[in-house]
Amino acid sequence: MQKRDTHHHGNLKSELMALALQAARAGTIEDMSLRKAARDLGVSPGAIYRHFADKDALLRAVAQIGFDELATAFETIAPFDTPVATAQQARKRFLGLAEEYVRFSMTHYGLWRLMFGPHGVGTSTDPIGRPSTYAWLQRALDELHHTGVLPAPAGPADQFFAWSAIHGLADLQASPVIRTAPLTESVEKQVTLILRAIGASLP
Amino acid sequence: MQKRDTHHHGNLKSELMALALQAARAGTIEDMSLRKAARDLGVSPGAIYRHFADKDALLRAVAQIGFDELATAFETIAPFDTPVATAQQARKRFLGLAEEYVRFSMTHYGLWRLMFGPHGVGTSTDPIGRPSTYAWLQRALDELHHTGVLPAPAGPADQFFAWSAIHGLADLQASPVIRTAPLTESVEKQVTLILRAIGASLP
DNA sequence: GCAATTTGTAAACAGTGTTTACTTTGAGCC
DNA sequence: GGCTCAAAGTAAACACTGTTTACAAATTGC
Repeated sequence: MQKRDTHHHGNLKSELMALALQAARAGTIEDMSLRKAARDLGVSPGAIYRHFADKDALLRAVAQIGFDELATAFETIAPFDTPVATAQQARKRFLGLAEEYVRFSMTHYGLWRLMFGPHGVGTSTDPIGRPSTYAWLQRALDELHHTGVLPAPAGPADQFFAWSAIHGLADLQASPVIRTAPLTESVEKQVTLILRAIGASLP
Repeated sequence: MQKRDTHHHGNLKSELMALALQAARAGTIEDMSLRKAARDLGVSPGAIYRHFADKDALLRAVAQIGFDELATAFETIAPFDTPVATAQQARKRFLGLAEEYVRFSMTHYGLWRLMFGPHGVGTSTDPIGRPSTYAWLQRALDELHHTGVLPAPAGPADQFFAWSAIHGLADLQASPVIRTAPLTESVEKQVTLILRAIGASLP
């Protein structure tokens, strides 16, 4: 993989993060060692410390990328700037976001744990600490209201309820505690129940 | 702390688990080292391997204890064998269980992560992998039905929905992503919405 | 083209999980 | 009580790890 025969590597930082991200996706991030990463990239162990203060800093950066990736996935499912018109479309979007959230936790389990673990965005870039993915949920709920599925706009409590219900599903499905995964089927039921909880008129 | 001046320690296994459990409660379990634990207990590093195959085995055992502790807490809140008669009592029990679940995740964060992480009860003692704490939730929902709060008995989908909604709340509250914790207040709202979702007649 | 800064190296330090060979201890049995 | 024997400890080594330090090479800006 290494192509540099000169002293300098050039773009160590990005390649290091790519490697860590790959490990995080595979779920082996906790076992990843800086020395092995340096070895794989054909670089000495100390070189890493020119780009990250310590291992935790690397993990924090990777967790941040995880949120970015999730946001990107959301964007392709439900483009933020192109609103939706019909009730059915709004429902489909909301379901799609929930499905993607669960799929993300199951397919990128290690990264998922990193994102919501101690290396999450505690005091990172975002001062509030609230990842921007939350904005998509708010938007989807707004659309459900504007298309008449929800008789009243979803307040903060409703938003948080919806988020944590989907989050709990995602976390339990990905966890080894629950391995019998009905996948999309259970997501659909879950979403139906969420909408009923916050007062939706069901089809 | 060590009181044995003889060669044998006697009850190393239990003291080791107690130490690990203490670290897990404090959230420093991932940083815990076997060597330091051995040092604290006045024992050589190798001695641990007479009681646990490796570090992961220790962590698995600690995670199992976590579930036991949660079950114990549930038992004091809602004794399994003494059913409840009135709708108000049933509602109070359900709310109490939910609150305890969230409190557990927030006060024993490290242990919580261990329990639902890779060291959870995947292929551990319980063949199904379903911790017995799930039984309390089922029981509480049954009581809600028998006392008339729920018009119909809660099916598996409803049970799982209730669990994951509470689980998501617990996980998000404990996570560094969300640090603004309204605590019991939000639990009450959450429970109300859960009950509404599965068809409860609200007071 | 030269100075200064960035980015790498090499070697060391302290600490880790784990294995191996060996010793001590306690329990069970005639 | 002595004898055996398995259980439960030790000591030393192995192969790692994250991190720091002093130094060297490459890149950049003037």
